[in-house]
Amino acid sequence: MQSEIKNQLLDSAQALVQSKGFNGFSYQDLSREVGIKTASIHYHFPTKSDLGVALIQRYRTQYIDEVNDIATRSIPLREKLQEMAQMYSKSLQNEGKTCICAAFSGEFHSLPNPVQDELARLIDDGICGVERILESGKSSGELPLQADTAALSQLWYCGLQGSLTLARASKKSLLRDTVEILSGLTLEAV
Amino acid sequence: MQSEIKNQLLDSAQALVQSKGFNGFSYQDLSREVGIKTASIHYHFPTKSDLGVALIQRYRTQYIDEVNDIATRSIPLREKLQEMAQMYSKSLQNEGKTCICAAFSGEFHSLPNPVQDELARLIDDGICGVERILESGKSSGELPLQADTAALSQLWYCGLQGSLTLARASKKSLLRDTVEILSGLTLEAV
DNA sequence: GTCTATAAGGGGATAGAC
DNA sequence: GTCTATCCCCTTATAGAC
Repeated sequence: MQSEIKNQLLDSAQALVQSKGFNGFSYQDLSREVGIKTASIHYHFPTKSDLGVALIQRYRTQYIDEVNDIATRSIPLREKLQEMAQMYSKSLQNEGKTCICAAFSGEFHSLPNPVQDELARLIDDGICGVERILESGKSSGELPLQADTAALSQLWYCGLQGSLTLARASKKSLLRDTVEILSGLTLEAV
Repeated sequence: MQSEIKNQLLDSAQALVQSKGFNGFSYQDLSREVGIKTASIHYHFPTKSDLGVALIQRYRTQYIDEVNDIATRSIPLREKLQEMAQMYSKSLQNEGKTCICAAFSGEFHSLPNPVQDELARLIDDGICGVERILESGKSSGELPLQADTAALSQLWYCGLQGSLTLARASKKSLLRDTVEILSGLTLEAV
């Protein structure tokens, strides 16, 4: 377990990344939100790179848990996909936040190397998570055994990240529409 | 027409946004690349917001021209889609640059309002561009008339933006794989 | 663990000479 | 149009007291 302050700092930092990107906030913003001086933040996260790495690590383990939970539930595949999509639409509705994955990725070449490496793991696990859900549809007979779940999970993940991120600037329905057509393609036409 | 220096500044700024994001570069970076002092840059673009707006405007008109050119060419729909996809893979191969659309979108809530507004137009035109290509496939009989090109073009655009952006951190094949499965779904299963 | 104080540099932006 | 000089604030980060 981690200290309470450390979690509060990660909570604030995560919300700020989802809203403004990694280069779009400072230790001063965290200071205001958490109520602790910037110098004290450096005690918990010596550099901003350390903060970024910790942020992605925590996010990744939470994501894996949530998706595994969905994949093993006793509900139809269509509902599993809807639940996964809801993780994203909740984020969008919550002050137009995108996934930290897309936020970090857009600024990729400005990120410290350790953050870049951690981001790569997040994306890989993100795609694997979708694949696990799709594979559960094979076990249940809802998807044909020859369905290319590897390719489909990539399309799902990129489509979700893209539509969630672009929806903030464009029309909000972008995410919903994308989920709908992906569900149709996955469940009917494979 | 614009002055040569102004175009050079936009070229450099565009490359920097595609690589590091809008908050990931400064007038000092532009100064180094173009060989002109930062104070002189403010003559051409008084504020960074002005620069961002001009950047997106130029990018948008270029994109529209390119896509219209592809849509009206006398080649099969499959090849049109491949040409469009190549605009993105060229960018990825060129030092891992993403589309300015995804780069700006990831930092959305840190952007000046005029830039946010211009970004919305870029995304709308981006999706419309794909739709124009798909519609040309209806005219030629390569797509059934009842195909939902509105939904398909959204999926294409979000999938392209997402896979291009994530490919920089994850495996490079993400973009290629996404294009392949989208082409298959578009041309076979509709 | 948190604070004050401070360093050292970068950020966008402006005034005014040339 | 471009320059030098400068402003003022923000940024990450450290030293050392409490």
